[in-house]
Amino acid sequence: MPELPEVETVRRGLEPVLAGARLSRVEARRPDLRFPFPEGFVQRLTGAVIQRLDRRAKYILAPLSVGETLIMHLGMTGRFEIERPQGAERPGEFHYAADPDPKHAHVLFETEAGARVTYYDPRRFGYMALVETALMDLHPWFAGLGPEPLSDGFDAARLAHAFEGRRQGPKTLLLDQKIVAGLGNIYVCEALHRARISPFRPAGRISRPRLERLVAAVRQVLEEAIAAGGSTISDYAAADGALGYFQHSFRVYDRQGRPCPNEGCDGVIARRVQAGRSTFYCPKCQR
DNA sequence: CCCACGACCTGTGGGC
DNA sequence: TGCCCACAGGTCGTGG
Repeated sequence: MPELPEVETVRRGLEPVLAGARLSRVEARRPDLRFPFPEGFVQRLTGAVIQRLDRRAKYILAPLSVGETLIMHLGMTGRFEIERPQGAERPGEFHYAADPDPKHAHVLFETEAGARVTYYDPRRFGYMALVETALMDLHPWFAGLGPEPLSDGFDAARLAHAFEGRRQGPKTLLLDQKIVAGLGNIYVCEALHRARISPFRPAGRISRPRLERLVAAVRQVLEEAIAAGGSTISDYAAADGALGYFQHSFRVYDRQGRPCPNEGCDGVIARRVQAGRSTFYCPKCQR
């Protein structure tokens, strides 16, 4: 589900509930997600105050008052849900609705203010970790991560350098988080189509003006998607339950057999497996 | 170093 | 209705 726009939407949804909140109770209902939870995960979180919520690439980061940062990755199917307690309570005693999906509710965070945030993840490709905040940049998940595509650090010069001499297509390389951080299958397909660049052209042989176009297209599609609250395919939703609607603006993703929407193009969208993943593109106008 | 591919895990949708 | 296969938003490790 989640690429940069979805993760950013989730972050924004969680922010009002978690930023500045003290965790009064934490529950991990199984020993692992994709990886085992760190040693003492629940104890280390309980009582800590989340200072802010940040995002880097597809990670949501919660720096804590205790000098550690809670790192969360949603994998393919990770999702957060926020609940407010129901009915009247006595101080310190909250009642919530029953889990809508007990089978996949893996982690629960309760705040002192009485909100409950539940992490769901049917496929368990997501993961969480606690890392010393001062050492975050050295952590293998973050060291070597490419620039944020919406930052100034992402530009044609940088892309040209990363693409230099590479025979793989830009499709594959843009999915590499070391080259640019936060793109996934959907937005790479969409950006290449907007830039009218073939996903298969050897990346090292893409001209500089085309790379400029590509950078602009990546920024544009991500900004539009964030503004739309991300894309909802099957079950993605923001933490407040809102559905994204960028999927209605897809020009190529999951649209094989439909006409190319590019101005003046009468091509038909195709699907081809590239490096094990579906690539959607217009064979006519993407060169 | 570069690249392709399978693995991880569960659910869903389409075809028959 | 039911079964089986293909495929799914992401990484990571292996092997050529």
